Amino acid sequence: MNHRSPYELMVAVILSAQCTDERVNKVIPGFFKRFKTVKAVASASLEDIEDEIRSTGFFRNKAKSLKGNATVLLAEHGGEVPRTLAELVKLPGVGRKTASAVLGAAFGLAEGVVVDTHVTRISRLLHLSSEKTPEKIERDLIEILPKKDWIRWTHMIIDHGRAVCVARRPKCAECVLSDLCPSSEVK
DNA sequence: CTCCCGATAT
DNA sequence: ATATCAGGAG
Repeated sequence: MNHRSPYELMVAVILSAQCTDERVNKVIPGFFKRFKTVKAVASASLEDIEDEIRSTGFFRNKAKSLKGNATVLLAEHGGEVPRTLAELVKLPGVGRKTASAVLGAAFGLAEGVVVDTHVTRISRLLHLSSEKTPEKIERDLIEILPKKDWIRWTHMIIDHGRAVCVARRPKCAECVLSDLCPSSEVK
């Protein structure tokens, strides 16, 4: 997920909910061409924001989130993206997963492990966790992984989940982890 | 727990 | 037709 600033990254991650980041990357350039600043997003109409992000799905919710997010950013953070999980989670449209992702990708900080759909699926396939909820899986991963590897590990697993260990039809024959994966279809 | 929701692979 | 995609809010 390419980004020129922490704010652009946060917008991209908010838009990426239940949507491929490939599609988000198609929407981001138009969005920031139309809305050049945080203030521009805060003062834009919901309809104008919706027009730019429609193809990412959940566009009404996301438009409200982005407008509210920009408004709070201006009112309480001087228009800058905050650098703690607690502050990020208070922003509209930002939950724990998005907050943790922004913290890691934008600032190189890790207060937790990002557990998204890919991390959930692959952690279970590798038997790193048998839990189902993101919160419980995160607890298991925090026990297993050295903190210094949290950000890099998550990036690698998510890339792996996008390209190789995909949900619909995992490409076990191409997987570098097939030897140590209990769920591998290849011996 | 349900709702939000378009695009794509199977 | 159905499953899935860097989830969050009510």
